[in-house]
Amino acid sequence: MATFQPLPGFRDFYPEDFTRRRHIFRVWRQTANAFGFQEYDAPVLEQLELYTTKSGEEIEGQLFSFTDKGGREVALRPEMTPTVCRMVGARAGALKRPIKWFSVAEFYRYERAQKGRLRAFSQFNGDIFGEAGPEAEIELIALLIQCLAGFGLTKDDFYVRLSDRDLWFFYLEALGFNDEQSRTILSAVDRYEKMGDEAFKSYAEVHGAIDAALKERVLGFLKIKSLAELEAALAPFNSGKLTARLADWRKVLSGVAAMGLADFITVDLGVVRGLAYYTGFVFEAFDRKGDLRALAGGGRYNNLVKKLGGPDLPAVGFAIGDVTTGLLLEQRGLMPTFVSAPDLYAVIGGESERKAAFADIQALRAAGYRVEYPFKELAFGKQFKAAAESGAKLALIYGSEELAKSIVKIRDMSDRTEREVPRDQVLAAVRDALAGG
RNA sequence: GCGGUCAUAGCUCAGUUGGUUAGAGCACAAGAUUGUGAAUCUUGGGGUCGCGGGUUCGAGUCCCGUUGGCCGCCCCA
Repeated sequence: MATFQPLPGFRDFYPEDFTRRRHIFRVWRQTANAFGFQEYDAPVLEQLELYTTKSGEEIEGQLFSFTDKGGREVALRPEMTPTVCRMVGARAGALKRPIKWFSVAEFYRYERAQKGRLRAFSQFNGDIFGEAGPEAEIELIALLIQCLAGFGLTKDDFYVRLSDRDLWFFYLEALGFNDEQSRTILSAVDRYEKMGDEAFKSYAEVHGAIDAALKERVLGFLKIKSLAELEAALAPFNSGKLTARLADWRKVLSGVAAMGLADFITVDLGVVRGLAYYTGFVFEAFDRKGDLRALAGGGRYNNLVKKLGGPDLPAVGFAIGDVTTGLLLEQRGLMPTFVSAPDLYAVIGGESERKAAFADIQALRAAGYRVEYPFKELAFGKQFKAAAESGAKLALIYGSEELAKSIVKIRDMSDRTEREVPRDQVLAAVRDALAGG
């Protein structure tokens, strides 16, 4: 029994695990590339203050943070948003707008692990900077959907819930709540799905019992599930802010619909997300069955770049996690089984034949072919068995009989046919044989 | 941070009311088989039964602690 294990919440990636992770990353990268996003990366370790500035001092309890040997307070990154804001902020003046960036990176959070949540996990992060209008949301929501649909997931497997923190604040303001009251109500809205009426308890404690009629209007609002309902709910108000937000909602929903993605998105004002820093649309992706944690989440954060020391730059972004995505793909049978097979397997007679084989093996590998051969001298029968098990398309036979004739025998492993080619034409013959198959 | 539950080979698991040297299948390796393939047979390596303590003549089995996994709560950037 091994004495040493990975730390809690951390994973080893044995080759078969690694191929699954690589598949996820590959789909994400291909999708982001198709959407015209540029990939970046950044240090795993950042100043602790980058995170406390964004999220408050309390966040430190959930970070892998420590003092380095130079006395700096540092933390392993728990998310990408502060980092990308720092990077974009530093060069905002020189970057062509809109700034469309993505990353695939590992993050670390000091939290108790549970289903779909580990202490080390990977995320796809996609962000758009420099676009204040809902065009950025359309682009990102489409990217999010395709980042999941790219695995073969359909509208029956997952969906995106769209909400809006600004709309909530404007609505609550129109109902007569002040800013502080609105914040308390929003945190209740955030929990309402889980807790029901209990969620409003803390509001009563701080601001006194909520007016029953107003509470009904809040509950009615959070249950809104369509644009039509939203329009109806806002009709009685004569507020320029609400009218403008409604126009943005129409733009986002019609844009997504025009891309043929309407079935993937639902209006759901019950989604607020805990974050104080979101400033407009927020969205989350969930599996339809609802037995997994959120697949992805994001929204608009127009104040953050400035808050972290950069220019005033509007921004929208989201992240997809690898853990929940992987669980969903396994659940739906969409995680392919990966076979890793060489192109060629060299069957080698003895030590003297090995020298000749090595020369060709190296030349073939330099040409890009994946070639394997047995390390130790083995009976031919064993070598053919090994060649078959490896999945190689061709076997190259370097026996004494072949080398005496200055030829190599090439055996097609699928139809068991063999042909002889002169030693100096092996590369061309291999190229020819593999091109056809 | 809190609660529940589990822990025997790389994997899936068996192991009787506590009883001698802890087993199987799969996987891995060798041989039967030194010029041609997924079969079969034989054999082998691999375990301080998560770790530590206690009870007992005797603990994989019972008790306590601890570490880790899983599930849930809090939180969820």
